[in-house]
Amino acid sequence: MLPLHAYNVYICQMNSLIEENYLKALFNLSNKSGEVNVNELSRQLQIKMPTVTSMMKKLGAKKLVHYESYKPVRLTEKGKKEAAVIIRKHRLTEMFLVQKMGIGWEDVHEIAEQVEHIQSPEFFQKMDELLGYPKLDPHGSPIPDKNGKMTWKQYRKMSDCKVGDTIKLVAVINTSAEFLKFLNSRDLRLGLKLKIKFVEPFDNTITVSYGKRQSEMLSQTVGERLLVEKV
Amino acid sequence: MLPLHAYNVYICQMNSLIEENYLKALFNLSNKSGEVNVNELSRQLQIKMPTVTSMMKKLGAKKLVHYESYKPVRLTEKGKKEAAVIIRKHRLTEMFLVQKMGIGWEDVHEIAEQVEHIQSPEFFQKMDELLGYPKLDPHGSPIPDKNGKMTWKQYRKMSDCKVGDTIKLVAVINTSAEFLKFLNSRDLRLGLKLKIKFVEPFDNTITVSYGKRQSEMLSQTVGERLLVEKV
DNA sequence: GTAATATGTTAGACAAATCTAACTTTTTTT
DNA sequence: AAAAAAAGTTAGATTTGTCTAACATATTAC
Repeated sequence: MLPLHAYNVYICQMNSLIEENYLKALFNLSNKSGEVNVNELSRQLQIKMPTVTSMMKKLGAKKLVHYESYKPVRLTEKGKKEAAVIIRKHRLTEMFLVQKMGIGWEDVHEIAEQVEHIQSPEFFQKMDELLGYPKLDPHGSPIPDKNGKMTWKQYRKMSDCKVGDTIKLVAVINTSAEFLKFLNSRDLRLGLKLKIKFVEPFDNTITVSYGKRQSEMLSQTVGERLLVEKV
Repeated sequence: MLPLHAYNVYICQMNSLIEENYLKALFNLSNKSGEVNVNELSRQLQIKMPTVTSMMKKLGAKKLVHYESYKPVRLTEKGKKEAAVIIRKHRLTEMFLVQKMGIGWEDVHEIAEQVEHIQSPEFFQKMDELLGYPKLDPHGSPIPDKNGKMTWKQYRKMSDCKVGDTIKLVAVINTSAEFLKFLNSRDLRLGLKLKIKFVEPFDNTITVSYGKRQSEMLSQTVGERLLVEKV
């Protein structure tokens, strides 16, 4: 067998891979003031706290986070930018997988989780082009621009709506395959218009109507994970 | 900022990543009898020999290679299959990048080198489907099927052709960006028909005609990297 | 057939990312 | 305000993949 492709330099981007996962988690966990507790981060990444502490020191030394003992961590501007680039790659990928490859929105997260670490500006540039420069990913989350800027509409949770409201489904919180499959099973997708028919006072179960479904019941758990805007 | 995508399990396929690079290199370097020297492997991967030796022991323990001290290494059937799957993913990706994303054949190798490690049968299944189950990658190398089987035509090097031969360019050996850019600059692409006009006996420079070019000179180095079939 | 060279292995060190156990600081409860 | 709980850190061990230096075996050259 001829050794085609003998020119095969081994590129290892493992340094980034791990660092990138920390940065992304920090970005996603940041509250309004940008703070993240080591404990939360540890839970999110499923990495024990001492390991996280030591990594925070390392990221601190690289000026990617502000770190002081016993205080919550904050991404620096540099760190925020790097994190946003990764999230941009993740969300562009999700959009590409759904729109251009026909993969279901319940399956794209896991794939994007891997693709987001690919180092190739050209690759993501092409995705962006082919998609027509989308602003939102398939779950309604905003795609940061190349500088890491991201405009965020403050949507309302369906569980905060009142009887009689007519609303449009614009985003989902929690992109677990199970939850998205549940939404599929009820024909619930982004852009759908619904009307709140009834809210059970006891457990906040919401009864809604939409499309051909005149009376569908959604638990509070579901209602809290659906973001909507008034029509 | 709302923590959308809070469900974000960190998947680390680093074990595979490194192992996969060894397997791929072993596959690509295998000669007719399937043997690879530790030294070659070391050169290919740019990893020092002792490291390679110890990895061969590890792969041996996992029944991915046959390893005996001071002897060349051979992939086991299991190892060959795993390697072929990675090469399949690599080549499918290259084809996808060229055909569906409009990326130049000189740029796809580096991206595919990263994408090939993605763990998602669905992702590669979709690529295959969208491409119409291609048998060859953009450089003319065969894409192994899902079981790792790969049919290989034994092509001839352009440098072995004689004056008067009419040939078709079917594959390139060496997929370095520099070489492919050189081919681009001469309008040399797969499928192109050429005629051998003259071979300089002194240095084996080949003069060919094709398309609008009546007399293009190609060095032996180039001729050895172009695989052709007689028309 | 021995010497020289190339190839391959062993031993031991090192860096990175992880862990557990023990300790410290901060926050919450009462 | 003291005790209890939660959060965070330190110290030290472990694993993995890498390295260098030194040694062993094969191959090639003469």
